[in-house]
Amino acid sequence: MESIARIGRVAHATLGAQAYEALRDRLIAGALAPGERLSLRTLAEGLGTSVMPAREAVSRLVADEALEVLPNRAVRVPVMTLSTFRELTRVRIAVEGFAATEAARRLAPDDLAAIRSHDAAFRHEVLAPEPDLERAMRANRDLHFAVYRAAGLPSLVAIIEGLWLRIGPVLNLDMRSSRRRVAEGGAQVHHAHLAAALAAGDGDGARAALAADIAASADFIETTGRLAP
Amino acid sequence: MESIARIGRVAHATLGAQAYEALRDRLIAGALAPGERLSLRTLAEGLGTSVMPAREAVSRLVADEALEVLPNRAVRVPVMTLSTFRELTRVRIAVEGFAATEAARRLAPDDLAAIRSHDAAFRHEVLAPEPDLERAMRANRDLHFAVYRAAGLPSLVAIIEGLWLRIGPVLNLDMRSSRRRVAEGGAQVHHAHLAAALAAGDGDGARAALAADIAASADFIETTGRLAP
DNA sequence: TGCCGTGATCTGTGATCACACTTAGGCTCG
DNA sequence: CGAGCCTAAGTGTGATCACAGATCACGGCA
Repeated sequence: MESIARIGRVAHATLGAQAYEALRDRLIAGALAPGERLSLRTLAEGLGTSVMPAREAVSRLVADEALEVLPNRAVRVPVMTLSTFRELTRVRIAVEGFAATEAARRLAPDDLAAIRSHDAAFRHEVLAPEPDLERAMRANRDLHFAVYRAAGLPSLVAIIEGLWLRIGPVLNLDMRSSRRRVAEGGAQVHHAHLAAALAAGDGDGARAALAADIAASADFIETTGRLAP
Repeated sequence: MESIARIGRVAHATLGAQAYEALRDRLIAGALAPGERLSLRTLAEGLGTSVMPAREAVSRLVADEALEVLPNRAVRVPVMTLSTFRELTRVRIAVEGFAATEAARRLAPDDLAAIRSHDAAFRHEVLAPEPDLERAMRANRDLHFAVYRAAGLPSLVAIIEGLWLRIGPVLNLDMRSSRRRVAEGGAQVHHAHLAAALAAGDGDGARAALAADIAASADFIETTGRLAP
């Protein structure tokens, strides 16, 4: 939620914030499977602190709906239902599509350069004989958020980060299981269309390309993924 | 963030959750002025608990950007800058506008009845010789969220609640200071257009009416409000 | 009279302890 | 040999204590 301006991070944020970032990254990276249960004390032990920072981190993630607390008061990674996945996808297309439109209007040269760089990195990784999935996913994420940041609306970026936090587990988990189909997904094509539309200042084109990209990856997840009914 | 299904609230949520709800309501209602500082211990004393629940509530509100923690580690209600206010307004028009479009597609008879009921309540309150501002604002909020809920996208409603949480303080604070201009704002007209478009299934019309409503109230705040430069 | 230093107090943060509750395992009894 | 109870370990939640840092006001010195 607060990854903006992470540059100047001098050193000591509060332990709770560090725990939040750590858990958040593991969640987005798909290191925690949906349905997996978490324990405050185990978590704290892993962080080398008391339960307090872990408690705060979990609280915030629960507020973001990136974790859920069962009636038993047990904490776990939410299991994504097919219907809520589709709902999230529709919201993503709307919100991220708007961001793409705005980005096309405001795009600065630096933004375009960054976007093209991430695009190249993703294409290179995905077309390699031995694709590094993790690096590809990171390049994909960097590309998307470079676009969103270019819209110049920080609160919109925060909203989108919240959405990615929720789909992160299921998305990255499934990507990991299927190595080769990443290249067949055709994400490179959508990315190319997106970059071209942005460079041309074509807001509708950018939105369409991004929507197609999101829809394609959602389809991919729906077919290979094990989403709860 | 979790005001949906508040009906079944049997009794005992955790103290932290209760504290969060309480603080959140005070924030949305404008009971806390922007820039006002908060103290965990004072807050806890007001709640009749220890600092722990207050701490959790504040943590979550900070995560929602409804509160902010200064470099001094002091906690206060954020002072809204004019530029961030305009940014939030643009995001609101995009996100809430999308919700209105969806609502026009999916609208159920019950939804329309609820919307018309809140619309009538707002118009009645605002055209009265002695308008009750608080009741008018509540009717306005109920009307808006009845529309958003009709879109059938709970995660979108949660996002919008986060946005309202941030503009709540400045919005309700300014409304309180200017009693009579509420009627002149013409919100009733926008609401009427909105309800008509929704009833006709006109998505674009609903979006336009809602955008006009948001823009008008934003203009009102900008002129009478004391937003930081 | 004006200004600076200094101590008391209040801030959030983290650790530790206490408690109600759930859950899983082992033991006893049929 | 199997099933049921019952204890013990583990859960999140809340309270209390400890601590570093910031704030502010009062008092002494120039």
